[in-house]
Amino acid sequence: MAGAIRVEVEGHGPVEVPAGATFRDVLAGAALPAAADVLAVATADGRTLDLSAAATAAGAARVRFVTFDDEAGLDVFRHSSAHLMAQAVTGLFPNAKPTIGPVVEEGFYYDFGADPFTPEDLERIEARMAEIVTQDLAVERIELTRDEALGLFADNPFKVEMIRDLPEGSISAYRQGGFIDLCRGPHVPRTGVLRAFKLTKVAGAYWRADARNAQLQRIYGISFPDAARLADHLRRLEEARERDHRRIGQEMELFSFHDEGQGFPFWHPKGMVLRNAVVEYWREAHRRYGYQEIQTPIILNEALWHTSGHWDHYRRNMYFTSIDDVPHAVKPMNCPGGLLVYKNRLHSYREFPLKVAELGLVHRHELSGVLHGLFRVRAFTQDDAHIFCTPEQVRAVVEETIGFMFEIYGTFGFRDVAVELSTRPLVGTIGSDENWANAEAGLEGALRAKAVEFKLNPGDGAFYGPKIDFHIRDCMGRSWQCGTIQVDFSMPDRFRATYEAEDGTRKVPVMIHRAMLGSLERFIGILIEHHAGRFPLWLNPTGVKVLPVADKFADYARHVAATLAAAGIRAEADLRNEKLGRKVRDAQLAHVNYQLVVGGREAEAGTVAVRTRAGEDKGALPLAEVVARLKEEIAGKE
RNA sequence: GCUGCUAUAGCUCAGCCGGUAGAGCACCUCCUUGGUAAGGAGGAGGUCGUGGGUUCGAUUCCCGCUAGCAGCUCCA
Repeated sequence: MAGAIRVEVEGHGPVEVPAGATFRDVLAGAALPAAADVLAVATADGRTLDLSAAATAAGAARVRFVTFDDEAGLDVFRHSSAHLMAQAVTGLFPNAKPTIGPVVEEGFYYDFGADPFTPEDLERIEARMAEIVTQDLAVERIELTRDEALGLFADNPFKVEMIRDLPEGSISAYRQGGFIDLCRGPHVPRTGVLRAFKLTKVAGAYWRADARNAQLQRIYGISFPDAARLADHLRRLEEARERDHRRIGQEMELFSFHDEGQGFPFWHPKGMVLRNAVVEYWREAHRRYGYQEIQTPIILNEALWHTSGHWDHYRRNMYFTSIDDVPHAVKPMNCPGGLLVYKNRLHSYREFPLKVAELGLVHRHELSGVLHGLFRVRAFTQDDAHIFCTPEQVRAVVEETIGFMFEIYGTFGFRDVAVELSTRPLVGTIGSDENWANAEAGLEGALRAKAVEFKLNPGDGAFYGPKIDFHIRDCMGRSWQCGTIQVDFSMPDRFRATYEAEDGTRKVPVMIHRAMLGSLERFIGILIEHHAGRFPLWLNPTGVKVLPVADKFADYARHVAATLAAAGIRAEADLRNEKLGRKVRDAQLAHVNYQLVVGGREAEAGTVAVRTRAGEDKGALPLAEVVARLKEEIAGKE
């Protein structure tokens, strides 16, 4: 075939098409089973092109056809969705000036120079978008000179500004029906494939993300090739809303926030029961691992923070006060206090590794706009620990800590843990080359010894030492950084902390900072959302409710509740003047693990009728047996 | 911090064009004494976030403040 082109199609093989053919022809020649789903083409050199592009395009000798399920295809799909929205918006609001409309992690957005949109406007825009999809307009690429582009977008100052910044010869636009948008592309071939979409929110934004520039109106949306996937996505969003720990915290009376203390959580009795259950387990585990526990003051002389370096590096996040006219600061971290405890007497290498834990309440000034329930607060309790050891002990200490970390996460039901190792930054570090090499080798060696898979972040360590971070994944697939192990060459030196070594000389110990849950408050927020308030028995503030079927069995119900409480089981009797059905319903909504129904038969036989949170009716069981089984379940932290 | 939206009973919310407020749930009392997801009746409960302005009169309109919510890397 004269002038034929040969294109290697991934997953298919070579396809020959005549000169001047487009990828659409290549696709037809390849006869792929999912040809109708193909949105664009990805070249071997990493570019994505339109199906209408010439098959001779640079780097296109090897290509892959991409669909929505392909990352490149997803981007094209969402970007075309943004154009679809812009077409609808400009159709309904002729004065709206489209600016930019990129793809983001959760869908896409488009910023318009326009008056604010109302929720009703969004509905109209969605309806117009649906019409355009039905019309199944062809999406065409148009190459433009700068002058042509300036002429075409003369009425849109934002586009004009963008065109001025673009190099001549690489300016393009896309047309679908009567709508033309300046765009690099690529795009889906026809509007008809953009079947399922939802405009999710409106927000203010600035031109070029600069608050000094014009205020724009941003509309966010999400789109899918079919309604089922959109419905699935919306259902997941709804589920996340239902799991919102702020809502559950209010409903289950765990904690509250008040105007009088922005970003400062108030713990209620039920929340304290949950929190204490976490802390009791934490203490028990730390005792097992040979930790000692200390507590250091919240307010300390400002001079300490000069010594520690926080005044230089962290001042803008700290709160200051004065006592008898002497400047003091509220602690944002626990280590300086911990070092004062360490320095209170001479230490010997024989005590090492010295593991000192502190549930330390720290205060940090966070910007008001970033506060978010328990996830981002201004006062929180770090489950901190400082481990003092010799350089030789680093690896063993880290190895033990990694094992401890996984044990703790596993107990709370987090088995998917991602680990990252961050090493020495290129510039601005303190500590000797030898120290860094030893510490990095210790951290990495420990990870390998524990056969932990990890991601290496070269140069991402702190200026004072390398670190390992731990991210737990919750049941919604969200990742949370909680744990950290950081080697610190700075602090012991600044505080002139020493120990007496085997050879009788005074040496500076290695200090390892370590947190597992991170912030107790935030971790409890994560727990709430992970479990959607349906806590395991050992954590649930109200694990058991005793439900008498009528008032006359209140005494027996009280007896049952008291028996459970005496055995360390958190139980309440529902003695309200309500019917059983109502009590069952309320107990269910309160996420109680077990409902124990008691009436004449049970009172007579000394039994309780057990109903589980899953709605299972276990029938009447002897009270003593139930107590034993629940105690076992609590002990096992199931 | 910035932008937008919001602020009415303990909670969730309604309240038109300006004439000092309403529902459901929760709470209290009474009736009902019931066997596995809401029994009935009655009652109490609000300085309409806060400070100003406009007005004869402001929960309502305007401005400031405070707080809450969302967004604030994403470059045609």
